Amino acid sequence: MPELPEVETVRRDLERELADGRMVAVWTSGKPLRLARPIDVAALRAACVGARVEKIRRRAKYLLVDLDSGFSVLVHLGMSGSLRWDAHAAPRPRHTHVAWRVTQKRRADGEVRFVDPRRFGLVTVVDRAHEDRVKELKILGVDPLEPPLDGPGLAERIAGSRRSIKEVLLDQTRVAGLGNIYACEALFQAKIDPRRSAGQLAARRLEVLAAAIVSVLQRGIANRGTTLRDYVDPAGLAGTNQTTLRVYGREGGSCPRADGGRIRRIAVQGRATFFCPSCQR
DNA sequence: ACGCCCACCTGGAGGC
DNA sequence: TGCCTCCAGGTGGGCG
Repeated sequence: MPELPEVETVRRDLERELADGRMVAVWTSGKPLRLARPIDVAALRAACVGARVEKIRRRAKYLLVDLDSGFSVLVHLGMSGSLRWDAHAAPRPRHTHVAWRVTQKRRADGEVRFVDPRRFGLVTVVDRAHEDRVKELKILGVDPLEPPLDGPGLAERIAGSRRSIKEVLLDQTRVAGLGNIYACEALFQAKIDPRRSAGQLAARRLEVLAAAIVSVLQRGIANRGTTLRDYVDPAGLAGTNQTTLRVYGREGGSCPRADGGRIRRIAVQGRATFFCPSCQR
């Protein structure tokens, strides 16, 4: 589900809601998350209980909730995860796996809920003094928005790759934040065939692609994310970016460029890939 | 080191 | 109605 724009939407909303918040209790479901690993409840409680939320940062598709205990909670939403913010007394949604009760000076108690039906997500504690050692973070490639990716920046990350450009865009160790939807959309906008060998793309084409990546991600954020199945923001509301998608999920449809092409669906590295064979070369 | 396959999990959609 | 198969926005382990 969530790619960079969805995660950034969650970051902004949650940071606003949690301003001045203090965590007073942590509950977990006991079910394992990513790699069938159980959540370390003791570490989570030690880091969170009594701690004030300072800010929330995003690194690619990861969120870091910075606490004044010196620790951060590292969260990844996987395929089906969401972070909700609700009244403390409101019933927890099905598939809630972590809940943080939060007190604030000027409002009633609230609760942050990590909800993840498929349990591909991640919730773990990070010591900020050693954040650079966190393996999930240290393998990440360049963030395409901070600062906005350009042609040379993209070329540097692609250098030497003999894989297809679509595979490289999904490789978080190169460019970190794109997922299947935005990769397809960026390649359409840049008129590049997803099967093209990444290392053989000319500098001018990479410049166009870098601009397309920035553009589709910024539009995604402006539209508060893409909701195809179950992505929702902390208030439980869907995004609207799905109405702007030009190829993703539109197989058989005619190309929005009205060039006579029909959107095709193929598999690239086992993932559904949508493109127009007429204008994407 | 790199590239590829697949498992991890639940639920929704479509076919029969 | 029910049962079965396939598919999904991500990631990392393990293989050759």
